[in-house]
Amino acid sequence: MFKSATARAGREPIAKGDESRERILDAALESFRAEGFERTTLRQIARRSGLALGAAYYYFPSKEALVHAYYARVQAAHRELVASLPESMDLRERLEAALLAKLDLLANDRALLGALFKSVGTPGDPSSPFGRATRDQREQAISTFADALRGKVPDELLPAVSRAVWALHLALLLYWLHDQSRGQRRTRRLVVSVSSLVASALALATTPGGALLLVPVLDVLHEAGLVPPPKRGGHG
Amino acid sequence: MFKSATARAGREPIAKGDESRERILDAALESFRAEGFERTTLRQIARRSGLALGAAYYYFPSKEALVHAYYARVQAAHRELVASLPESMDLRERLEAALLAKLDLLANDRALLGALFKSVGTPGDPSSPFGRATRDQREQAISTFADALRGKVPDELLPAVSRAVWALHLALLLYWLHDQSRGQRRTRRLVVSVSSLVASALALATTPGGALLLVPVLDVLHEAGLVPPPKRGGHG
DNA sequence: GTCTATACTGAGATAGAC
DNA sequence: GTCTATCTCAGTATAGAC
Repeated sequence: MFKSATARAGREPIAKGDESRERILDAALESFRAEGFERTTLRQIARRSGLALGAAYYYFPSKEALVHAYYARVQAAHRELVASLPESMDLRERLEAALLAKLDLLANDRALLGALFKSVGTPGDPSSPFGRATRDQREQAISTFADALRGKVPDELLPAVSRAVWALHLALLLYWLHDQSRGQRRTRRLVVSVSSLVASALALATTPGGALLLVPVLDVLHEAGLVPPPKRGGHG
Repeated sequence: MFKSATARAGREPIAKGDESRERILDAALESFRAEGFERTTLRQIARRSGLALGAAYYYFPSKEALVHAYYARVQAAHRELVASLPESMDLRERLEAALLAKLDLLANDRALLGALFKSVGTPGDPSSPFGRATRDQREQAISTFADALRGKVPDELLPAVSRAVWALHLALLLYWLHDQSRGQRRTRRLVVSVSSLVASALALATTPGGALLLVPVLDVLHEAGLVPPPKRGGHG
């Protein structure tokens, strides 16, 4: 689904087509930041990039696709940031750092992120964050959180937990989008307390008695399709 | 923000303007159901309603506004359904019934609901579900859940819990939108298990020892602004 | 205040020439 | 791969009837 340029995000373009693609994307981001997503027209973007309107559509099937290409860059950067988190941090610290890193990466493009959510309710749309077409991107994002939590959470819980954390992170992004506080401090504090809550809950759940508390939760996660059917009483 | 017709949702129109408003809204819903939201044009709607384009814009500032008017109807119906739930049901049953009722009301308009989420990420947009302009609607929806839970949850927790349940219900609607299973059975099962989980958690939390478990959760809800600062050690 | 009729602008998206 | 021309449609006048 993504052109090769996406995979090499941040690297120098090689082929001619890739260079045009980068030029268009960069021009788009400049315009989006200067005037907002809605008020930016593809004609402006084309003019700014020195290409024609049709060229922009050749590389990006829609205006939303430009935001998605941007988000792919952010995701790649997030992956690297998470990979560089010191192993000495505990679960709470790593979770908090991973979530805050995402906010930091997006800090200057809050309004732009809103455009990503436009197709959230239309499953058929190729740019829907939950749709078929974005599956690879989604799995990458989930595996980034798995990287953040690996070793700090029981292995058998890791897939479920990282999927749940990914969903949580989407909710936090939505909260952050609407956060009017200075520098979105409110969301940052929320991230801190949520990370602490998740870490405590997981610590409790991995206690002998706590496993019992976990059963109904896993039940919900199973119904939601986040996790295979729970094993009960050793009968598989 | 809403014309008087909305308040009397479902009742017969009285003034002439109200009748036109209803005609346009009904025509819009027919078109949306027949051809989908995106493919329906305001010119079609106007033609179908027997009125001119200008008339449609006179009552509804945008295509999205038509979906919002529809959702206001749904909300009013949901309110009445919840009001008619028998008092004999326990917390779990009432919560489950309230959530399932919402799904039932929307069952034939799944695709239409997607249009409501289009502005979820743009705070300024008058039709954003989290924005300023929809505050009254949002508070109504929350108070509907408060009605469903009143008396089954400690009074001091009711505001926080009904807000949290409202947020949960939004997430479930999103899940439901993407649910490809026959009749969205998967979401319905999820509602059942989630209701059970919430009821268990609340039962546990209102136990003497359980109140301690509740503290970090209330902390998060406080940071999220869903709830006033928690009182601690009687110094509150 | 409630419309009709008509025309116009701007922008997303597409077709087809080169 | 890239451009030009064109299409469609949301949305905005505008001018007037009742």
